[in-house]
Amino acid sequence: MSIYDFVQDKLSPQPAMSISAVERETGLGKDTLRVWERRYGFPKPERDGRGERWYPAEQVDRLRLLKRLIDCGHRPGKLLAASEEELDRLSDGRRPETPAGIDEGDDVAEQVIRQIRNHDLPGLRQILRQSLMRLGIERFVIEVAAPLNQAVGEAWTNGELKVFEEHLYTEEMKGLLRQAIASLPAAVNRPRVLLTTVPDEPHLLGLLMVEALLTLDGVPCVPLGAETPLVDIRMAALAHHADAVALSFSLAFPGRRIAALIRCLRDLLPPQVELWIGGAGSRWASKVDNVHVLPSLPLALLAVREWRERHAAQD
Amino acid sequence: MSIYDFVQDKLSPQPAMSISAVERETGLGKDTLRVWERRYGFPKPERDGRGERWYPAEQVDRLRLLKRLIDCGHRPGKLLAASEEELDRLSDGRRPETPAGIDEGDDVAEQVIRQIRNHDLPGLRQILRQSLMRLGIERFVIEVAAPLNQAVGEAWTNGELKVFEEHLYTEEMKGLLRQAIASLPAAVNRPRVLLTTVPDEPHLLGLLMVEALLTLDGVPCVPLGAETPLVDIRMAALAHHADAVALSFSLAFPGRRIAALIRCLRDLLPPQVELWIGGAGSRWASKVDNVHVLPSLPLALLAVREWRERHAAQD
DNA sequence: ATCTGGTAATTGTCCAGGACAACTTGGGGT
DNA sequence: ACCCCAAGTTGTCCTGGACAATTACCAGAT
Repeated sequence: MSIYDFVQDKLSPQPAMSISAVERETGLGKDTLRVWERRYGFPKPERDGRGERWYPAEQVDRLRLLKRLIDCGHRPGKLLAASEEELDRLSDGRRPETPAGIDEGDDVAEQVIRQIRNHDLPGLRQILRQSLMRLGIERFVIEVAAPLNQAVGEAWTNGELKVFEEHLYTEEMKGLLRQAIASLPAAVNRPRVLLTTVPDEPHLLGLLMVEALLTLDGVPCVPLGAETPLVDIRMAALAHHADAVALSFSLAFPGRRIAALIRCLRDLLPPQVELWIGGAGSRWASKVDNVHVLPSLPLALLAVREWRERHAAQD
Repeated sequence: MSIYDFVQDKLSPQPAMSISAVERETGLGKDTLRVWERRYGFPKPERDGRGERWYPAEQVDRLRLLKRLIDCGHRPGKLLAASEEELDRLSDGRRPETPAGIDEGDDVAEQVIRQIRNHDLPGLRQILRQSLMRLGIERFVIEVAAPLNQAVGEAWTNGELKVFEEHLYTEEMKGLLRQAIASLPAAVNRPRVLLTTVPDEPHLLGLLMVEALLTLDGVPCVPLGAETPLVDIRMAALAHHADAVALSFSLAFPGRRIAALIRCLRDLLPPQVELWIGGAGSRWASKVDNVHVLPSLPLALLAVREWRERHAAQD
């Protein structure tokens, strides 16, 4: 790895990155990058004196786009053939373009995105806090946080928000949700729910929203943070006598892996421990048996209610 | 990747992992694992029917240990020869061994680790909260959180704590610190400090501790969360008119990369923006010019004071 | 003794190109 | 409609060679 691996090579007119940097930047493995080059002729990086690949920034941008489309379900073979049609498919959900005057924004999401763009952290903080106070936790989570999340995610993939802007929003929202959760009384009624994500899934926001709703409903939550190895999820569920394990999959998580992962975890957990899957990636989970798929937040509350009815009847 | 990649092979008596899993688990790259096998004869994984490597759990444990020692400055070539002397070197900072009766534990750290081991989340929560209330934020962060962090980290690398137990602690401490930060009034006096970590460094706890101390000192903080790309750190620093950028490196981050990364970021940032480096990995940063290395938490406060004196004199 | 410069060993990452299992697609046949 | 099998796709693994960057070592000069 060169000293300047993390940044564009300043001497060449076009910025370029090493294969490691591209892997980190796009999430595509080194092997995948090489095999794409061999098979499809793209990407076609420059080579330096010793034959090592240097990817121009424009190819890296395209790789990022391809990765996103693949994560959305498109096949690599198709995507790596076309050139301009891709931009078409991309632009599907994208072109609203906020035509100059965005001042009808009584919508909180719109206000928030404007504050993010203005880099006004105190303003952002104030709007979110106000909204939380006015609506209460449940309505805030369902009516504001969830759609806002989606809007920010879309704006990010469309390039309308920079990475650091998205980071700032995420951090702020996480803080706010944690604060809201901490303000609630300790819950004691079953079911006891363990919340986490699988390895390679660092996105925690969705899980925090669920935790807020569950805690509000008197459900004791055991938050394990992100990226817990499956065997540890099993051990944690046993150690904490969990009645259910809730996982969240973001849109960015490679959909193809989800079903296998869940099946695997389902086998690891005792049968009486339920498995709840939420988040944008949950649609890939519907093929698995004995798993509760909860694509939207209110369904988590429903799952709790069902569990309680079932177990009230039994005892 | 096999379906059961994420979990031990249930048929073999000893649990085992694929090379991807070992990479994720130990932080050693696939190439490194293969070249060690070729050169030093360790690790020596089993092979399945199609010649793919399956690493027994004990070898993975040893790899984890080796990784930690290498990160501490030992050379791979030496480590991969000895067998029992390693345990000696390891045991240096380890052997207290809590001899059966641990009931003198008026030390919070000891109590906390006991609660983690007992999987008593309410108890853990209560102890931490009580301690925070009694000591106040500043003393809590410096006298409890920091040493506790180190103790938990060591217990984890020594195998005394499971991954999920460490996750639970980390999550709880993050929540508590965020709550403490949120309880403080909004700060407005410069310097304005931007806090984040570089890509591949997901550990946020140290940064949260700094944020708590800084906010307490009236420093407005811009928390970007973890793993912000270097170019985005630059953009964020410009957009938010930051006076300093604070980075944190955990012990787990590959030390060799640190100096190059920091030099690179130093070049990207405007000269008047200071660069503060903290955390266990900060000792690798001391070679770089124009960078403030802050190996312990109180030094962050000192850096603020110095900045203010310098700029009070100027204006 | 301490510094200095240059040679030698160490070490992580890269490359090529072959192989293959898991998955998807796309027809027939019932 | 449904199911099932063949053909195509696709990511990941393998081997073994190469090399630049870093570190250790040692002799000679100060």
